Amino acid sequence: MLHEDVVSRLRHMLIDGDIAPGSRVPERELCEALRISRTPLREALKVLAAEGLVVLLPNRGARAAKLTRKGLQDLFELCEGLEAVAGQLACARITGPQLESISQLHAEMVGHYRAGDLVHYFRCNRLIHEAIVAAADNAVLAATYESVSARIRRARYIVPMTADDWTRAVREHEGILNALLRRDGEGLAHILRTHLANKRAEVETAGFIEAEAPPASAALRVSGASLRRAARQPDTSRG
Amino acid sequence: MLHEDVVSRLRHMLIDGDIAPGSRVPERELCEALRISRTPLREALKVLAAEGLVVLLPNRGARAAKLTRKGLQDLFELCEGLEAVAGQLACARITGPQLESISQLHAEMVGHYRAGDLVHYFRCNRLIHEAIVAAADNAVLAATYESVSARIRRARYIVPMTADDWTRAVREHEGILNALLRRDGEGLAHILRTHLANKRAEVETAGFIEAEAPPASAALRVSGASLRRAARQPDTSRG
DNA sequence: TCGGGTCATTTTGAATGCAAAATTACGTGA
DNA sequence: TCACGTAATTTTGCATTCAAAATGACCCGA
Repeated sequence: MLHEDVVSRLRHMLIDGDIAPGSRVPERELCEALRISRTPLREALKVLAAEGLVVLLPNRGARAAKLTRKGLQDLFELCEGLEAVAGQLACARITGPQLESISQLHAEMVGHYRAGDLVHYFRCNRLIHEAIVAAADNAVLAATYESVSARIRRARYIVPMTADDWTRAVREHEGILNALLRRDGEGLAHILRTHLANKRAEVETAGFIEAEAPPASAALRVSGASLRRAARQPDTSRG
Repeated sequence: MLHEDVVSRLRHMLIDGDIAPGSRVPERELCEALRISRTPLREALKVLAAEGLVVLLPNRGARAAKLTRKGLQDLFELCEGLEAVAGQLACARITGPQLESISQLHAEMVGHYRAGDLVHYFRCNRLIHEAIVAAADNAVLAATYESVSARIRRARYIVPMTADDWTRAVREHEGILNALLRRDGEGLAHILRTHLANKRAEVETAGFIEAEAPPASAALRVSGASLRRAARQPDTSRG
């Protein structure tokens, strides 16, 4: 188990909610589940704390970060900015194959929309946004986007949409694809911004907020069995 | 020596160039200089690697990250986007006292410009940009900006300017202050973007690039004495 | 002198051990 | 029964230790 794997594994356990937001990160359990000692685990926790996924309380261990309404808003605002920048750069730099690939993803996504397949729709949706960021050809931007978007992923890609929301989102994606094809950086930046701002409004409306996890609540305490289950899951979310 | 202090101390040694870009990070020396064992130092290095300030080579230790031309460009592009977002949000959220404080900083900065005091000019300049980000009232944005701007700080605030560059920069700052006073988010975002893009052009022109540090070069290897000197320096760059 | 190979030394990555702090459990008195 | 103080237990943070890998020193033959 390489160091980077430990960070990645834990990151996804946190993003996927295998470790409940606000709950303690059980060092001992995780060491056993991941078959590593405390040293590499603690190094990973420090890294994840820097990413904002966990909070470290001095002498009182780590807790899975809990998104407040304000925190979620902050992340969405930043993400809007990042996607806008990415869109602008992507229009200037996107290659033929990349454009081709995004067009295909778009068509596929529309298919899932028509079929009412929300899960696969969201997957294509996410891949399109990530492909635009990749097309911007900016490593720091991509890394920052990855980190920020991961933290709002559950809100963004899980909160239920009304039929109208969904229709509007697909229409916006038509605009995104068109702007890319026209290499209209300003236009794309604007659409991406609006697109995500709309999603943010949906999330706000739905009142998405992390569940509370009182310090000693047995109900929300992470079970060893569930951690071992989560630890077995490979890193599936990328690509 | 608290964990966060170790990270902060190392971060500034890297940003200030006390550890030459591309050179090995001497674990042993630093442990002695900071009076800590390898465990907390290695935790700090992992965090700094996540921030992009050092690169970790498996089984071959850590090296201070070296900015390539492309890497620097990427950082500037991202920073432009971050400042633009910050400016837009700041216009909507800035408080009276914050605006007052920025006005004062601006006046002070113009004074330093008139006096030809580049060092204090740069300091005010940086504080203004940081104040705008702070006024955006977005914690993740602020943290991201802090990280990104730190990495381009030396390029941004040290590269020599021509007299014309300087004059133009001051004029742009007049525009920044005016946009803030008018609460013109779009306008401010645009000026901030242009302002930083101009700086990027200056840096490109000056050909700022990190010095090479060949693996076994004694000339560029960090000396124990200089590390101990750097380690004594407190964290002075913030505020 | 130079190239290649072997062995000693150093450095890295991770596990273990230990002291300090925090948490929990328990007992006492009201 | 409940509040409070004390002791046992657990958890945390760091130092130390140990095996594996990499680095460098040395030697030999051409």
